[in-house]
Amino acid sequence: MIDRTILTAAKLQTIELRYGPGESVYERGAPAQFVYAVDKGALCRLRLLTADRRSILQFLFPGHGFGYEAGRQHRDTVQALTHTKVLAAGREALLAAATSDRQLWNLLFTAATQTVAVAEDQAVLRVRTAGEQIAQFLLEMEVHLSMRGQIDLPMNRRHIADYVGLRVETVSRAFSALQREKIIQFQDQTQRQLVIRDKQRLQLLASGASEFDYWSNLKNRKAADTPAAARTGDAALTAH
Amino acid sequence: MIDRTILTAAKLQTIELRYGPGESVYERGAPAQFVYAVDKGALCRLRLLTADRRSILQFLFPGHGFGYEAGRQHRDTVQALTHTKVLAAGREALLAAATSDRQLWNLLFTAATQTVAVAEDQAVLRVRTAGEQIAQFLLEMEVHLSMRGQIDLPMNRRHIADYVGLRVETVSRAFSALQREKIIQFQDQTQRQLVIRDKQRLQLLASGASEFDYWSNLKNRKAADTPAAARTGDAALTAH
DNA sequence: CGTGTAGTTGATGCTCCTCAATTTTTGTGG
DNA sequence: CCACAAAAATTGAGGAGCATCAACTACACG
Repeated sequence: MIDRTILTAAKLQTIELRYGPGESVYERGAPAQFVYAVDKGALCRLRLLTADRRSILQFLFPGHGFGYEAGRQHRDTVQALTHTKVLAAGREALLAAATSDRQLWNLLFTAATQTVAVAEDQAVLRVRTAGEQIAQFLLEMEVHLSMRGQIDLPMNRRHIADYVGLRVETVSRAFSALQREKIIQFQDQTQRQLVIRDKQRLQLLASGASEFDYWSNLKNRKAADTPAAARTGDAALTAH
Repeated sequence: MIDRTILTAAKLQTIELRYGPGESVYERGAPAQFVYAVDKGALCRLRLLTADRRSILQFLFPGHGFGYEAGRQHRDTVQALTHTKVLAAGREALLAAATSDRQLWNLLFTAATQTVAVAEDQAVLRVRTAGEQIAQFLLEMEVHLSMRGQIDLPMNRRHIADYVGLRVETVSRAFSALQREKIIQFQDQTQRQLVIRDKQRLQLLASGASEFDYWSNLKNRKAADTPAAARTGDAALTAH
C-alpha cells in the first residue's frame, strides 16, 4: 500500500538494503518497525499455509511499497526473487511525519483505501479457469517486465502456481498450450524469457471471452507429428 | 471498513434509512456521497460479473460499516436481505471532521489498514474444498446470528453460493451431508433455521484437519433405507 | 388450486490435482 | 571446459471434486 512516491513525499531518512535470490527481507511474525519500497529487482509477499502449501499474495517490482502493518507484527514474509535493492524507513517516523503533514496524511489514507479496492478486485476475479488465470498473469507481468517486447520472468513455476492458486503441472500445461497456439513464444532454454505474439488473443483468454481448451490440443499436437499421408482426420485440426 | 464506532466518534449528523428484502442501498457506479453503518437487519455487498454470475464480497450485520470509497463512485452494490435500518452520514463531512480531529483520523486509518488485512486473509483462505468453505461459513454466521444456540440465516442458498464461490447444488449437498453427520440440524422446513450440534467437529472441518467426504455418504444413506434382511454388504457401512 | 420460488437429489462430464516418469537446465568441483 | 548431481520444467495417466443439466418436492401467494 505504501509506495515510493509516499516515501519520497515524507522526506524521511532511508536506509538502502540489498538482497540476493531467496533471501528474506522479513518473516511473518517479526516486529514491524520499518516500511519499504522496491528500488531494483523483484520480490514476493507470501504466506505459509501448511508444510507443503503456500500462497503468494503479491509480486513486488520497482516502485512498489510494502511492510506497513496495522499491528505490531508483519503478517507475511517477503522474499527476494532476484538481486534486489530496497529502501527502508522507520514506521514511526512515517506516522510522525503524517501527523504534522496533512497532505502526506491524505496520501497514506488514499493508498490504504486503494489497497482495499485492489485486494477485493483480486478476490472477485479469482473465480476462473486455469487458462484465464495464466493469461491474466502474463498480462500483469508484461506491465512490469516488458523490455522491447520481451518478458524476463524473475520467478519460477512454483511461484506462479502459488500466486494463481494452481499446481506447477497445471501452470506448465497452460504455458505449453499457449506456445502451441502461438500466442506466446519462449526465447531460451530456461522457459523464463518469452515474447507475447498475439496480445489480443491473450486478452480475450484473460477476460474469459474465448473458450480455449488447454488440454484437448494435446491430440492435435500428436496428430501433427504424424506424417501427412497417415492423417485421417484433417478436419479436426482446422475446426474450432 | 468504516464501522459504527467511527460514525459515533465523529459525532456527525446522520439520517436513518430503512430497506425491505431485496432493496438496494446503492448500486455499483452510483456517486459515493454517503457512508453507512448497519443498525438492524442484514445486507450484502455484491458485484455482478456476468449476466448469470455474481460474487458476494461480504455480509453486513449490525455494527458493520460500508460505503466508503477512495474514488467518486461505489464499486459494488449493497442489497438488504431482511428488513433493515441503516445510518448514513455525509462522506465529505466525515473527512472534514477527520482533518481537524487527529484521533478520528487515526481511527479511520487503522480501519482502512485492518480492512486490507481482512481482505488479504480471506483471499488466502479461499484455496479450499466445498466442505471446508461451508463449515467456515457457518462458524462466521454463528458469531453474528446465534441466539440461544440457534442460527436464523437471513440469506438464501444462492447468496451463500455466491459468497463462497460454489453452486447452489453444491452448497445444498454440503448442508445435507452436515445434517446426515449430525453436525448441524435444521429446525424448520425452509432450511434456514439451524442448530450447531457438534461445534468441535465443525471447526475441524473448517480448518481442513478432518477428511470429510461429502458425497460418498449418499451410498450409506441408500443402504440404510434398504430393509436389513436385503443387505448384503454390511461391511461397507462401517468401513471408512 | 394453479403458479412461482427455494431447496434437494441424481447422473454425468469437465477441470484440475495427484502420482510417476522423463527431459531440460543449473550449479559445482575436478 | 566437461562431468556429474541437483533442481526445474514438462508430459502422461488416472482419479477426485465440483459444475452442469434435469427431475423432483415443499412451501408461499394470489
